[in-house]
Amino acid sequence: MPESTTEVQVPLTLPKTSEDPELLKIRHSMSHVMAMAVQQLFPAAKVTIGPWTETGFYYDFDNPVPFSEADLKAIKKEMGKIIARRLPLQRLEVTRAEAEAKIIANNEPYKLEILAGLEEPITLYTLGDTWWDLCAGPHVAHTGELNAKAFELESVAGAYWRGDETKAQLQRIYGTAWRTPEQLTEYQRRKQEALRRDHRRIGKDLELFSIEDEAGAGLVFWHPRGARMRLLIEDFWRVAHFDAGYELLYTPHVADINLWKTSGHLDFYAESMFGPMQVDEREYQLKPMNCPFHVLTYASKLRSYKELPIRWAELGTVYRYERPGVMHGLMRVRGFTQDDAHVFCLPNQIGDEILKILNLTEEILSTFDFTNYEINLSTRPEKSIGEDAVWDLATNGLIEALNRKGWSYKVDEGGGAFYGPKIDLKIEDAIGRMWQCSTIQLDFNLPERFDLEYVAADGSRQRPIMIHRAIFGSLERFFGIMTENYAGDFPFWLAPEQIRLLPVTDEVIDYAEAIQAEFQKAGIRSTIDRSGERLGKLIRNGEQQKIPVLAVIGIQEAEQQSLSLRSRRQGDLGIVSKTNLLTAAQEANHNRNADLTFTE
RNA sequence: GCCCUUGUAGCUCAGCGGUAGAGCACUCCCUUGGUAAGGGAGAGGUCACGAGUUCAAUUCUCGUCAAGGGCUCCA
Repeated sequence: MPESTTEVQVPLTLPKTSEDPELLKIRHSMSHVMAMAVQQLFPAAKVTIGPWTETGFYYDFDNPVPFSEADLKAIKKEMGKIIARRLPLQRLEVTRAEAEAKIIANNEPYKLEILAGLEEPITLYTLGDTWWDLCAGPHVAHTGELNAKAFELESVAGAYWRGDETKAQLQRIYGTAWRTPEQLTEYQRRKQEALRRDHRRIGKDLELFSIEDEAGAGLVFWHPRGARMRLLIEDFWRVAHFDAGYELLYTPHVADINLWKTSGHLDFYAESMFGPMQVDEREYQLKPMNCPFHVLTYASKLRSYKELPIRWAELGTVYRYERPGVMHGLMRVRGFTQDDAHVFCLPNQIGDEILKILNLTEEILSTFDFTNYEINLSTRPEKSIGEDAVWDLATNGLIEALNRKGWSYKVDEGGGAFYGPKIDLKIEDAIGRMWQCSTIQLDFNLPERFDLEYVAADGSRQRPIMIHRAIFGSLERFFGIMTENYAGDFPFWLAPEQIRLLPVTDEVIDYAEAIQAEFQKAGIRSTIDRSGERLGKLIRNGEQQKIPVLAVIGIQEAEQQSLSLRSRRQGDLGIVSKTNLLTAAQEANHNRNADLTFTE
């Protein structure tokens, strides 16, 4: 059997903790078992909290010496012993004073802090005769209900007490737990699957991009294949924007630091910015955002209400200082290109403009097979600027557009930016993960700071409404998400190398070259495998590199001006004439199809 | 930035106090082979970087940088 590089279907559905009360008990109890095991092995460890997660559980400890991965083995073994003893878990309702006395007797400072925040009735759960934990439950009746073959300790990590980085650093141990060993195996298989899809892995294997140590962390090098894909994405994006009534801008990468003072970024965004640079007598700042440039472009002349709405988009490359340790492949980098756009419009145009943006967003995302969205509407926070009337108008504009689009959404009350309400959109990928990409934000701040105006019908000067929006978010991040979504099996139109020609013998090289030249003229990306290996090897290499179509060429094909096609997605397509393949490939490119279709 | 782990050939990884190894990839030779690995030979490494311990460091210790898993923060 050849090793499989194609999609594996998921046979077993795994329950989520939040949807399975019994599993919730198992995981919750498992965290107590782990805490007991840890305190048996490390008597100095102080307990804090230990909740369930969607795939398992964790527990945070304060231990004088950080746990190492090696400790996990011993802890797991100890847990196994506790499970084997079938220890009962019992709920006890106690008074605050009783709980406090017990906690003090055990010298558990964090528990004391937790207790202070608890409301009556106060409950604790005992595990066996000696160990207990403040807990609301629920739990299994005894540890015999836990399957010692269906759990695993996964990793240790640092975590902050109460999630606050100014507070104590705790040691978190993550575990996973299931009802059956089969479920555990399936969970581990899925983790493997996510690993197989990892864009960093695929990016290296398929030579799409790299991040070079010598250049610095978080700076992306797009290699020819990745750059070709990015170009195809950008080309599509540009045409879609022109069609949607946008104009495109190019703006500088640096600007006088005073611009960033005016925009306010120097005040509230400085810690995310690269440091300034001295040039002649002026200080310059690398741009972390494109907005001020678009605003300056708007302000470069007096605008009439007749010009509005103005829709300007730019693939704008920005640089942001990200703290060491937060960079992650293409998902989180220091230099990236936003598909940024700003719409300047009249107050009564908000609803229409937002709806147009939602339509364009759907058009663009669905082209990459992202069709499930989760939408959040964030409204006015406590600390904010602007008048109530403007906030109401803007928020209602967003709601009106969402309703007209027919998209359901959740409201994040008070979750908006200080300068305006916003819509965030998350996309779901092939293995069910959600990713935030698109955002649409109203901005009452920048127009004010830059004193933007237009001349209204009555001759008065008015402030335009400004809308920020990005659909991909950043090209880098989107590229990473898309790569994981396709697991590197890109649709035909997007594949950097679409057709690989595999000559069976040297005699047919001339024919292959003629085809390649013809394809190149027709905008079809093909290469010839000249390695001289046997066909089996050529097929193997082509499959491993996830080339959509492999075209075998032998004497027979050369004589009849045809190719023998093997498609990654569609399987064996048999012998197809050169002309038919060319037509089908051009058609797929034009319509951005994943597959080839042959008319005859 | 913080906690844990890691850094050996282009890739995936062994190794270890006495100055390096495998498979794949690469180059050359033989093979002209029809749908997932034909055979042979060769080349390739300041063992991330800097200090320390030692007669001797890729190996032990410390620091720096980077990566991975998390926390915090975020496109």
